[in-house]
Amino acid sequence: MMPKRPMAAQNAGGETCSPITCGDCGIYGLCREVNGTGAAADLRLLETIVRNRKLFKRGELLYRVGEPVRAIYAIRCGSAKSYVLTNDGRMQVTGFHVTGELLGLGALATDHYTSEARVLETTMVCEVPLEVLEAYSEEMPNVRYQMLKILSQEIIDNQDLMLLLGKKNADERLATFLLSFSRRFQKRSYSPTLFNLSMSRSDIGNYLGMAEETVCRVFTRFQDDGLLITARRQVQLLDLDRLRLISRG
Amino acid sequence: MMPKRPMAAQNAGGETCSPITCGDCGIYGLCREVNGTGAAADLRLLETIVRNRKLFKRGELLYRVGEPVRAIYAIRCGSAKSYVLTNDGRMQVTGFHVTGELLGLGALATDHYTSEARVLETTMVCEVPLEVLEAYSEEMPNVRYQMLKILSQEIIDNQDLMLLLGKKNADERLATFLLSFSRRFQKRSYSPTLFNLSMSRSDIGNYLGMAEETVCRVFTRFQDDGLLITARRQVQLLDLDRLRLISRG
DNA sequence: CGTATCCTTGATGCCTCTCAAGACGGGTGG
DNA sequence: CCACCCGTCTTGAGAGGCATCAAGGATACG
Repeated sequence: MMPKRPMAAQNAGGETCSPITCGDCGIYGLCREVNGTGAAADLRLLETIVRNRKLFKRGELLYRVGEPVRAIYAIRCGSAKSYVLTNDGRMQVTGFHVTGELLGLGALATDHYTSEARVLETTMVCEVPLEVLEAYSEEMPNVRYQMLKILSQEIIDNQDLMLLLGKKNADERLATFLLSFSRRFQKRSYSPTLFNLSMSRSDIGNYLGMAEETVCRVFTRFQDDGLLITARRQVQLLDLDRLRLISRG
Repeated sequence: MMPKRPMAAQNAGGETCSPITCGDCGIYGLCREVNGTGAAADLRLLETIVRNRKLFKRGELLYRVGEPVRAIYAIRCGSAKSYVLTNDGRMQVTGFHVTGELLGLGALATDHYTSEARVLETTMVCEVPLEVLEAYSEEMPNVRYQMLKILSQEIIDNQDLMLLLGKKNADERLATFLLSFSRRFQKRSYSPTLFNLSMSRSDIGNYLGMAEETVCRVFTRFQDDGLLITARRQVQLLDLDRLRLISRG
């Protein structure tokens, strides 16, 4: 039915996860802002980060609902999903996180986690204990400001998702989803048009508030319309402009 | 068709808005936490708040998208809705705010507002300029902590709404909505079972991701099932347990 | 007392979910 | 190296929940 040429796996996705080849992570971004304020403290923070590297295998939990909040996490390499649950066990994926992004900050000022995070593939994370973060934010106003900034960004991202869930149809949802990843990969100097997604169709559907099957159908239709080429989790975007038009901001 | 007995308007809603009878507001809560740390500074903050009281008439904007962030707002009396917009003008209501609640904190660390807020009725707000807030948070660690706490709470609330929008059906949505207001009114020492809603069916539908007509139909069905009595914006909840069962957390 | 706004109800259609079955691919063990 | 198996992806058929369109009724406000 559809031409299935093998595509060269260029970038992203984290199929190979080497601590050496890994890009920079969010915490470093957080530190960089601080440079010039207190270089010594800065170095100590970096040291802590490096010491707290941990490797997670596909499907393992970073944290779960009800657990006391101990740390925030920076993904050095790999990816994760975070989600919330209903009483009767239904799940809503609230976000995907790729190399270089932070998670776990939303629960910063709560006693216990209200959401869970699970890695989607073999993933290397920096675990920054809350005490460490608090100590540094005490000393350095810029770290405080950066933390507020990150929280604000999370709220803005959530607002976008609410808009999507409440007001967009299936086509708009998937287009929005793909463009979001395109943007994020570009930001990390990966290709914005050729990447592979580390999550299943089921996870995508859950995140976008639609059935797994509907996700497949829209993917197929987008491909028939020449918007993209897809083979399993590999995606090549062919017409960003038209996707933007479809996504409707 | 349905019995329309007039109900006594007991509480909430803010039909009457007198600065004297108004309950306490979120900022005071924020200050109270600080007592013992710096009573002098605390008083100055209160003074600022009182000086910055403002009255808004139904439909007026507290802030709009793209506007520079200048202040956060505490509702002393009345109510407001906040919402985000798509490129093509579609709106998603992201929250309702009643007497004693804060808004505008989500955009704290952004340059410009990404959402808008509009009052639903004649509403008295305390406008706290960002400089003031920053100055105090600089001096007082507890204020900083309270601000983080409030941001975290906003993220948690948003997660709940995402769960609702992504995974719940019409009945579950309305039940969840009503219980949320019940809880919030109770927290402010108003009746948790008899209150009036200050927003239109259209706003409720927008917030819950369903059509205005569907909201009406579910209200009617809930009334037929003996779950509540409703006449326009006046609501009396008759069976909280069953509503909780329907809402499914 | 007229008009605008909001609320309510009915009829109809469609978008998406659900159920079902088959295809594909990666991994494992013989 | 091949066969097998299981999870994931894909496609089809059918049903249903909710949106949309339409119109009448109630209420608030000037």
